[in-house]
Amino acid sequence: MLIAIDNKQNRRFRTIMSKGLTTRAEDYSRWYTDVIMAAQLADYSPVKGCMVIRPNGYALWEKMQAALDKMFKDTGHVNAYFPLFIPESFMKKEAEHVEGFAPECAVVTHGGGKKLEEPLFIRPTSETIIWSMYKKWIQSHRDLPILINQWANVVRWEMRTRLFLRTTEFLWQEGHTAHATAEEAEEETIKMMNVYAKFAQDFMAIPVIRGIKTEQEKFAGAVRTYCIEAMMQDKRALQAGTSHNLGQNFAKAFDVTFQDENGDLKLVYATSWGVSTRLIGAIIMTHSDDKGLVLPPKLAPVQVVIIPIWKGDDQKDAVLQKVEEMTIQWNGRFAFKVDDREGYRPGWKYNEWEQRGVPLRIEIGPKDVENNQVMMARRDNGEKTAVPMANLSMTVERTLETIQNDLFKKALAYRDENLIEIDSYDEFKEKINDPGGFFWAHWCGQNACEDRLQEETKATIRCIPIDDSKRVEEGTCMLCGEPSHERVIMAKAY
RNA sequence: CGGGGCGUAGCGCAGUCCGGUUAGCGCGCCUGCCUUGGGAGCAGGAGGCCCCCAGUUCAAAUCUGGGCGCCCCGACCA
Repeated sequence: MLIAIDNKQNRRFRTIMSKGLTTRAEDYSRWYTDVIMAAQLADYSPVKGCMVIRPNGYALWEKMQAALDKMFKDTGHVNAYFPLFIPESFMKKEAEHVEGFAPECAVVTHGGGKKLEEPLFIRPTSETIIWSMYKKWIQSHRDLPILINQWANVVRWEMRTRLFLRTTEFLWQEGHTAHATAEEAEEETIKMMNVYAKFAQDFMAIPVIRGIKTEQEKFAGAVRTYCIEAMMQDKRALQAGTSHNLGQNFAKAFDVTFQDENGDLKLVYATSWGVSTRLIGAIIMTHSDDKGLVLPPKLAPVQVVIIPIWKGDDQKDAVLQKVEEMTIQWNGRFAFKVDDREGYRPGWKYNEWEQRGVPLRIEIGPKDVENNQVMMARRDNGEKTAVPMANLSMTVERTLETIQNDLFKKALAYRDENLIEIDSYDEFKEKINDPGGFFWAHWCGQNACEDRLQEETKATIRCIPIDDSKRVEEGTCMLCGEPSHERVIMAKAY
């Protein structure tokens, strides 16, 4: 007992308060929280299950938003904003949707000191209110397609929450589109899944598997749900984005029809798609290490931090002068910060910026000024090299690109190492816990086997892959032995 | 909702079993000096409804009863 307490005490003592964080090996989930706290990305709020996104975290989100928003605009979408409150009756119009969301909704019953005639749901997602409006806006095929996105907060009353990964309130974007044909809606659904995959790989440097959700895992109210799945460092899966083909379900529920070229009245086809601040959790768990956060350069709010080093005022002036000259052409090229705070020693600053995930650090002291060079340290692999002052901007730019690419390669290699084919259920039951990972396995397509899988192993079918991870081949269901025509991805998920 | 852990300074904790000085320790914070190439040092200082309520007692952080909250692990979920 005493020993246990001592250990705990020592560990905490040794961690945030003094030097390093809890390591991944020690306690992965505590490490995750420590990284967030040390990088000051977020903090717990007074309200259970909610979090405050601090400036460092919000700056990251803004970078993500900017990149995604551009991708949405480039694919023809426009932004709009729909209200937070949804009439209860709306929520109840689509049967599966109600069933899926009712248990996790927050409901406002009072306003202005009086009981409301009709309770207002706080949106867990906006399909219903949006389709109530689309009904007003759509009459003719000429009104289609509608390609609207909104950046918003939503509330889902989760039983168990974790910073960024699952909080009661979270920020996201939700695209809601309306189309004349099923083909067009399907095309849109896949297109947006691909946008997400591209964003994940090119910006977040996270490799993802694109796939289709099983009937049980799909969105409540969708005909078909596409997703991107990423592997975290603990080898668990994280659903990083979803894109739903809603078919005519919401058009039916809200009676949204249009007249086609022939004057026939037809139901509209719908899609919806979203990614959330959960992606910040994905970035943390994919790239960060025991020293703290590691950010991909393309999304890092501060890409380069410059640490001037000096002894005495003369040196200080000379070094800062050099820094000034050096960075004068950097404005608008990359995001940098000069940390010339007094009273903190260089080593202290190195650690602080490492915890915050800044991709590149440049140290410049009297010796460097003399030699017309700087020291450059990469956050991702710790490499520290002397770099000539000449063409420094170019070197920095290239190094940032290299880091971005290396992060992706490293994550991809890790993912692939831990993505294995498996045929024996007994073997699976062992390996899902140790070493863990993503497993390609045959599945017959029946709910019963899927349920059994989850009950017995806590793993779920993450998706039926449709990209390079697709494995079409004849086989037998790992669980029941019935015929299967392709493999699915099974893993434990967040 | 079940299981576990915990509420004492900004953070991490000791003290609680066995009631009794002015409630401590580390880190952080403030002031000054000195320093600055991987989390320096010295000196001084500020900071506490000991989660809340009730009870027992001459006396409660400590005992009793009740409540609240948080974290972790499970069942549900992006």
